[in-house]
Amino acid sequence: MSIPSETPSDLPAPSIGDRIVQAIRRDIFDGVLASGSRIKIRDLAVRYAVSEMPVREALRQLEGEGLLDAQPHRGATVVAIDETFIRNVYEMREALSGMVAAAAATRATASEREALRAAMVAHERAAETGDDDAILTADRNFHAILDRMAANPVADRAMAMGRGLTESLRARCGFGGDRRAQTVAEHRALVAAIVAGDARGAELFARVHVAAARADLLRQFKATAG
Amino acid sequence: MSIPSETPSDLPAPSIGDRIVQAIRRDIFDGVLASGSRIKIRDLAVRYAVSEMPVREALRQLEGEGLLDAQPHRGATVVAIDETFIRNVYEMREALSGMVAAAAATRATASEREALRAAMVAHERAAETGDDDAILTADRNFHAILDRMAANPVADRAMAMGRGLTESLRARCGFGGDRRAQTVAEHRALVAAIVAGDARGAELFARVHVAAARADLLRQFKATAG
DNA sequence: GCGCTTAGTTTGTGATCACATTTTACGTTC
DNA sequence: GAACGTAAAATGTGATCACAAACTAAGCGC
Repeated sequence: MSIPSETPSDLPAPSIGDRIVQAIRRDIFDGVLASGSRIKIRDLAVRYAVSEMPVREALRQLEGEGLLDAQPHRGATVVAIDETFIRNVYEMREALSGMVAAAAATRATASEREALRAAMVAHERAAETGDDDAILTADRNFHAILDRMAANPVADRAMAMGRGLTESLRARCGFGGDRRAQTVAEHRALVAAIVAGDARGAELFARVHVAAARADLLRQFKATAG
Repeated sequence: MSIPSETPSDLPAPSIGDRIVQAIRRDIFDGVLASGSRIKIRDLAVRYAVSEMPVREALRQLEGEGLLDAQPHRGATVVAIDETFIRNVYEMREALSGMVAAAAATRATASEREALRAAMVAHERAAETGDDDAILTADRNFHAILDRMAANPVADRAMAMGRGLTESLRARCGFGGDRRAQTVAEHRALVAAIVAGDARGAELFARVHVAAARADLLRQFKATAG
């Protein structure tokens, strides 16, 4: 009769389809499923050792997310993850991050401000160590809090795919030069503006932050992948 | 052997699933499927006179688009289309429209500029007649050209759902006061900035345009629906 | 030798069946 | 009478089968 001390929202056993969605998404990001390549349902079914049904549903969902291009009776292809695609994703993220930052500066409660600052500090600690995995995790947490402050799940959903993509690219291509230290400085400016309730400044700093990240990642991408 | 004089991209017979996606989406926008209501696969299957299979795929895709909230083994519910949801959609559209306008001002070719101006004039003609359906069609065409100029399909996809929603709401709630004339004036300012290659001005005018549309639509929505 | 046609294969799509989970309703017990 | 537990119905999920459309390649005619 003991009430399980889990997260408040009890999760009702994820279905196989959901698991396949995550698996395919990860394989696309990691390049296991080459960008631009054709996706065959039966192949994926045997690869993930499941029936064709969960794969079909997963493909539909990923098509909705924009990771697959599907045409009736002709199957699906992985979207081309090239320089222009990355640029487009970042262009969108820049606009949305600016909006999120401005909203956060306007709507933030005191406890949220404190949580954001704590996440910023945690990120700085990770940056000092130079452990890229830890940096990525801390950065994800920082921006998750920021997104929550903006209280716009519609925009969150639009940004979700881009976040996953860029995070995976970072893990593969790494950071360039003094990008880690720059990120820390940009976060500080952003948090200062949000804490001060300066929506315009927060938007500006957020956009600068994303633009700088884009420039660095594109440089790393071209240097690594070609 | 006559080559069919169709659109250049030959469309390979849309599947039933695709048709169901459009049908459900329309029914959600039109309120036939009440916002927040539970979706049952079997019900929809009989409603649209198809098997359960296409419905399942359609639900997955609509979940990816953000129109449905799904939980494993508990089915899907229509997202709550209330004031805050509309506000969130418009908040995102404002940011993305600004980005699109800036990109269009930067990248536009001469012929694209001319096409945009022509679409603007067509919209003005429609606005003079006061025929809301014609206005919506002309407005859709105007923004379609604008989106194409920005050449960012990733952002396009993110905006697609919002466009469909607001268009449907417009058809239901109508325009308020002198909103039709205001729209014409805002379009003129936006086009002037784009033609002049003024990215910053284009972004500003686009955001003002969306913000004004949001304010008017929310007023109409509250007056009409509740 | 080149192009079109046509048969064969592959592959996406739709339908039906079987099962697991959830939800609802009823009955029991304190 | 309320709360818990259990049985039954409803419903989402997974698997297999059957069909149709698209791609491939071989065969035929020019």
